[in-house]
Amino acid sequence: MSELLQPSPTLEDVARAAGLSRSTVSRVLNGSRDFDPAVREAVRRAVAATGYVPSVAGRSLAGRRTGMVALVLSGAGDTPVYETSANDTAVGDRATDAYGAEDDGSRRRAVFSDPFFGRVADGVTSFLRRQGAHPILMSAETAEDHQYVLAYLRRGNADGALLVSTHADDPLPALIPGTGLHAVMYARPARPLPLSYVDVAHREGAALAAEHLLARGCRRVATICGPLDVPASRDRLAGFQEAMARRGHPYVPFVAGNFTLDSGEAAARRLLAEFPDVDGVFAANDLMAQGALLTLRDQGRRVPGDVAVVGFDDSSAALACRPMLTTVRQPVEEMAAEMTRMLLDRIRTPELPIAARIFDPVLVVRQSA
Amino acid sequence: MSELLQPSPTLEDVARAAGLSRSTVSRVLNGSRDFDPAVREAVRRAVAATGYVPSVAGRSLAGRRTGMVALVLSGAGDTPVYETSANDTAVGDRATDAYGAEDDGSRRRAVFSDPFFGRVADGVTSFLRRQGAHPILMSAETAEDHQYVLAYLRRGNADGALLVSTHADDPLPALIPGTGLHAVMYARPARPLPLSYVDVAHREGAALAAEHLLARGCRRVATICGPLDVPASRDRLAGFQEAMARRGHPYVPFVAGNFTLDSGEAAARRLLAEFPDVDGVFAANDLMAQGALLTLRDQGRRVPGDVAVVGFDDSSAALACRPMLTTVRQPVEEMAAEMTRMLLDRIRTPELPIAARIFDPVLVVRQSA
DNA sequence: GTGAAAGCGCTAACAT
DNA sequence: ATGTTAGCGCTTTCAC
Repeated sequence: MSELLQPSPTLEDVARAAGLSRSTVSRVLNGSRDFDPAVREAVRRAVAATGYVPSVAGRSLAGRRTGMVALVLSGAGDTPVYETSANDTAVGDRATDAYGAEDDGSRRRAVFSDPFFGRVADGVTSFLRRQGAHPILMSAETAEDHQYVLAYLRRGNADGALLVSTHADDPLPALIPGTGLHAVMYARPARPLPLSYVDVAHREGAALAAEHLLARGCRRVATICGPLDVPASRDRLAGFQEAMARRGHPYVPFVAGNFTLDSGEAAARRLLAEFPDVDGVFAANDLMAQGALLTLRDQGRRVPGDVAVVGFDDSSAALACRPMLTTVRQPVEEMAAEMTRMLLDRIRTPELPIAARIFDPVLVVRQSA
Repeated sequence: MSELLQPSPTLEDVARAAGLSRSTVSRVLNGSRDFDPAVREAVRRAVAATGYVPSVAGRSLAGRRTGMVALVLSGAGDTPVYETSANDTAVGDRATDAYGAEDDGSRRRAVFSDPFFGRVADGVTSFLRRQGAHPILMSAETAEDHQYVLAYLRRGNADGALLVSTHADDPLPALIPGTGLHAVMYARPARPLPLSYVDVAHREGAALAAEHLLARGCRRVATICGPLDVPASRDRLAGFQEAMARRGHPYVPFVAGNFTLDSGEAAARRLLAEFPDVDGVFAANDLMAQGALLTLRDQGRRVPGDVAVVGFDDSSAALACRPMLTTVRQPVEEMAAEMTRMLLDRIRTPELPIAARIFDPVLVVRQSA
């Protein structure tokens, strides 16, 4: 029934086919520039003829590169490390059993479900594949998970990590500096850290929203901001307030949500109760803007006629809104690709300095403002 | 500046610390049951003391297991294979350059962004990690990509593949049987194939929707179905029609969308134009249901008062609807976990037969029906 | 510029 | 039941 897979060709096979030695082929393949064009061509042919694909294992073991990058979704780490029982030896056992283990494994997640994560994965994957590299998906919720990720990297099972924190108080980033491990973060870490990252210019994005609202004639503008312990939230709020102040609106009412649709709805309700005459709202993300839209409709306000609404992110939610959401676009895929490039650069050239790449947001005008 | 990472301990180190041989430690770690408890304990200690983490590379090279599973998002494969130019030697080069390559890389993406994919990734990742295994993210859009994935697996860079097709005419699944490669699909393949898969009972799910609509008093019911070349769409339509027929409604108007919000809006418009008196709509997924809700609101129909609406999937869109969507829940995370389990089982025991696991959907009653 | 040879860390025969 | 040994496929000195 189950056919045996014929062993796939090795470097040795390619070498034989090309009439060269293993090492020569290896060198050519690894991009050592200066080589007899004839040799290069011979190798190229032999590779094509044999259908050679390098063994990640062999390569990892010999060189010190795996061509693998950990794509880590990292949480708060406040879940208690769970009990060590007779047949569960914590890191040791888990690290150890590829496939053998049984484990209660009753931990929770749902992290990847955020459509935002999908966009990051897109950007990362498509960039990596062009480099012949691949992302390993990992989620790190508990403190134990964080240690595991660290050990995994230290062991050289991946060349570096792309970190996406889901909480402001994620402790994982802080564990990286000093280890010699390579990592790049998506978004500036909550506390300053010697780590490279990519981010979007939140303040500028918020300013874009402010100017658009003002330009379309809004005069009583408020904002629904995100949780204030998240740098991005603070920056968007500050950027919005500053831009408004610059235009002669020193006081901007704000109420905080937590980036969910529900919280946006609730925030909008509070806003309308306190400031019934608002005519413009900037929400710190699309989901909250969508929530605000729902509240506005419930209360019989027309959008954008009575109240104009601007969101942030340009996520899929923006298109699911009616009216469709005018929003500040964060170029997630590009940012993810750049983050990946930065990581690979550092892997190739470890002496490269820590860096931050900040992307310009753009205003996407649709119907809501 | 950049600290050197101290080499992480190897099996040898653990063996020394435990006063045992490498192989004994290896065996204990790999779960060979019968062992002197004292030995087991010694190993446990030594692992903990040294902070040992196995090398994926070493293990892969020696055994024939990598502990890696490819999570493949596979598309239509109809994108033309792109040109081979001087510095781009197709599979050969790409397969070859871990990090060296330059590539125009103007290929397509957006596949991971579907929130549905995130749920799959969640289920897969959380199951795998309990087995000490990890998913490698891959997307395969072009025919070249499909070949690459195949070669990658054949090379043993991963132990098997979890296939998620994004198109009905995805040719990748058909390339697996006969290769001896291990793979499990999410959703039944469009054409019958000797491949294991998980799926949800579409007909039963649709029947749930039909019965709910009928039970709440709807008498002029219609459905917005998905593209008819997709098995899931056909099954949902058939299941809905059958259930309605069983209840004395042999004729059920239907109009097809393509699973997008826009298509749902448009479909609902056509439906209302042709059958102005509908009082119940079943949409084959939540996004189309959301679209239908928008159209209904535009046309001044109250939901669920004038028209009741039921969706399918219980995706995040269901909660973003107002009224919130009554829908048929597909247990995606569970299905993904089970798919993973099936794959690991086959990897461990290749003589296991092809199998299909069909999950029961459940009706989630919210406000729209 | 190219080949020969020595491992990288691990598992699986093969001893014992 | 446990130790010894031979590679797995590759990169990288080291010779030439």
